[in-house]
Amino acid sequence: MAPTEADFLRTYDPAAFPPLAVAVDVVVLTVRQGRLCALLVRRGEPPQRGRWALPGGFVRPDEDLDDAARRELLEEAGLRAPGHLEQLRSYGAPDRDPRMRVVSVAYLALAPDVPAPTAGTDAAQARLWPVEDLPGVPGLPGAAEGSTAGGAALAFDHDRILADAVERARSKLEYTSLAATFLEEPFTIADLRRVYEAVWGGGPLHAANFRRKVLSTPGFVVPTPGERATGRGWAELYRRGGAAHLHPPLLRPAR
Amino acid sequence: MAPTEADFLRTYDPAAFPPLAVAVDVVVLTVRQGRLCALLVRRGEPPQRGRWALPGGFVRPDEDLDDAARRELLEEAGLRAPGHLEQLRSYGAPDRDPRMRVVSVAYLALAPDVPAPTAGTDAAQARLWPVEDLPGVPGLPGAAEGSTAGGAALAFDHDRILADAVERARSKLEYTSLAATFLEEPFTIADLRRVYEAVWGGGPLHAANFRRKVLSTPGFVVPTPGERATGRGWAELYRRGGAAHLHPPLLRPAR
DNA sequence: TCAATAGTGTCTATGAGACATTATGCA
DNA sequence: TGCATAATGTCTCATAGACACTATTGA
Repeated sequence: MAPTEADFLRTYDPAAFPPLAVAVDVVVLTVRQGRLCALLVRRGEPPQRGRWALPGGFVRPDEDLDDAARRELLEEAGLRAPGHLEQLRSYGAPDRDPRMRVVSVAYLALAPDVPAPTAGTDAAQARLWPVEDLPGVPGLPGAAEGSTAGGAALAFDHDRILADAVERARSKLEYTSLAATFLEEPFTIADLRRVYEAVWGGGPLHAANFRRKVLSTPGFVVPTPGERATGRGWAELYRRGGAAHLHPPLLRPAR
Repeated sequence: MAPTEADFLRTYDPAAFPPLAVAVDVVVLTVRQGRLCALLVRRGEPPQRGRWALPGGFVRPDEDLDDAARRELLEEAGLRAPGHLEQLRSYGAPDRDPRMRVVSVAYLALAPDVPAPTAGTDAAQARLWPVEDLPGVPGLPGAAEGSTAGGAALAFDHDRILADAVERARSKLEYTSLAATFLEEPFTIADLRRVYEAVWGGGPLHAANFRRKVLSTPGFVVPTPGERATGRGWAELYRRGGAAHLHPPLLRPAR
């Protein structure tokens, strides 16, 4: 007679599985002084002690993946509730961590310029790096000053994760309203334009056309009765609209 | 004195981690008789024996994730080298599998109408189900005839994985040339249009405009000197072009 | 006064969507 | 003959992109 479902569960031995861990790593992106920056922490423990890495750590036995990402964000980067958090993809090459087999579920977080990236207990330091100064991120010609993080690659395969995250962010700005999550409210159209310029990294956008496009996309931003902020002239203020997806999309200029 | 990297690796005990497994599950989509179909297998072992599920299984200790997906595809579905295979996302709710903590990395595979979905050793049966007949997939009004797979949800959280996969496929048809991976070469423009109609599920597309758009998108398809196939009239033949991304995209009609 | 920016108006090229027309093969 | 489909041509409308212009503020 075939075993029943209950038989099976009673005789199942989870410890028979080879040891393997699941981790989360979070790419936090923000825009500071017109540049797209990623939050990195310097590893305080082996392996790869002293190298710059993404904030992250092992998933706890009864913890959901999203919760683990939020916890690590708080513990390692002192960041609570970013404007946006989404799963990026998983990385599981057998030799990506020297300790044991570790499959890492990477997350992408977008946040307004962070209050003060305070290091938590696990990480010796935490700071924002302009992504164009980091290896592996295809940007424009710019790049790699002497200030490159350690002058070398990030810990583990984190440079590849970072590159994938930047490309995801660049792509999502085209067809979602996520650009506004980089900004505190209220903001001006020019603020929003500078976010696009920083993330896409392809030089200045045409201000007049950008303005028309944003305002003609229903639900992207809503005007705030608030009056004016100022650069040189006076600018109207806006808040995030209700739309998640942009129709039509706001495509980046041809490469 | 602080431990060195080598000290750390020598004293590290992988078995200290709580048991946890990583699995892959693959959503194979194909177009058969004008309908988007997913390949499901009927589970031959507990838990959830007898229910329809995605082909998949545990990742082996020294196996890359992509390799595991390909292996399970071959073992459980008898399918070798689909036209396209990409990682979808990971699912890791703590209670998604009654046996133990299992984090599943889901994959999306696209293939021309499969030769004969033969069941492998693990699965009692394997067959194609039109996705509109399955629970959880938002399609058009259509749906849920008596032939629904078991009349109930799929095993584990596979109905959610399936729904995410279908949405990914629908979206990718807009801005990539992946529609052609559903077809054997050579194919006609009308064949390609029927793929879009089946995957998007929103009724017939305008044939004349579709044709113009496909042919004016550089690298999407290339004409084959081959002569004609036929429905009623005679149709020119094409093969896949070299472009991976479509510029401009081929957006689905407003919902 | 000059430079830089916010905001508005206008022109043109391009593509989407709709419609019409012709040719062909099957019932 | 009648119908369905492949293929082509044309028309209209909306939008992207480029440019010009005004108003305002700070150096």
